[in-house]
Amino acid sequence: MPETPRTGTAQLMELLSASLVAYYGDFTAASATEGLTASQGRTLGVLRRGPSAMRALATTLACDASNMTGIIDRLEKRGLVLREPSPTDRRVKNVLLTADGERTIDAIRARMHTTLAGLDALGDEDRAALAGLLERVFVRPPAADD
Amino acid sequence: MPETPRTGTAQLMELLSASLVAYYGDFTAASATEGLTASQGRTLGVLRRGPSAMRALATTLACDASNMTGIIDRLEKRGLVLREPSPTDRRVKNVLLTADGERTIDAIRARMHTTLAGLDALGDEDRAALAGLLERVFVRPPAADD
DNA sequence: TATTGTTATACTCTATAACTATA
DNA sequence: TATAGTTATAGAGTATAACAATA
Repeated sequence: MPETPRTGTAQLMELLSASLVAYYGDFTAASATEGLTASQGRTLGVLRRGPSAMRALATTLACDASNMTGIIDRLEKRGLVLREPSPTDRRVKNVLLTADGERTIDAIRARMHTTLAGLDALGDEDRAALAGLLERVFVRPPAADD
Repeated sequence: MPETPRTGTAQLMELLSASLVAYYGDFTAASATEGLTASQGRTLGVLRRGPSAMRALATTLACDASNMTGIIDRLEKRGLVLREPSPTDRRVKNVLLTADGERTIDAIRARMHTTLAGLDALGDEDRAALAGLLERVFVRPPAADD
């Protein structure tokens, strides 16, 4: 066994895969009860943290910018989001949640019964540990230069 | 503040949402390098754990059974999966990964650089802790009766 | 009767390429 | 010249409804 064997990475990736499938399925079903697709629900989830330009939204969701036009069109038609021109760059449009959009994404999360039951099984200490680990693995700031 | 305030659930759901977006984006990009869509990649990921009937596959992926026909059709046409008749129930078809399909899903996971870098930042103890927590939250056996 | 897998249909998602307006 | 957002297009994903074969 030379150097660091990196033991457990394959198992961890397998576990993350299973976790994603479980979470994503729960999320998709919860979004459907609000009449939304999973992509529309994910978009609301990103916007829950604050307004975002169309381009930044596409980057965050890892999809092409041209997709966002249609997704935001449908969400806007239902009154869940708004497009506002940027005050500093006339090319840019900022997207933000309406009060109804905020209510909707909160309702979706409240209906994720499988995930909520899983979290329920954790004590306060384990919940804090999970939060810390997720933050370190997935929410790290983007590398300064790469 | 009556009873258990359930403090932190909203924050945990927010963190899980951000983690899903990060993981799913990484997974989608890695699948694309193999010429596969995210849904095709997820299907391979589920089958990595073992063969599955069409119906069970749809249930696991939380999509309608009619979707699986098209997804498996395309994966089969590329030689990544196989359909086999069940020996015990002539209505059922079991889907399994070919050697090429197994190689492909492993290659996709090996190309998830953002996620792998995040896991890399964890020590052995933290990796074990994360694995345990994910298992408790997402991989619990389905409730016996609900 | 109920269940498995499939087909037909309509809508949504998705990437590619080309375009307009602005920087 | 480069970037933000949109449009057009074609292929893939998605749920609904209906169907044949089997249990």
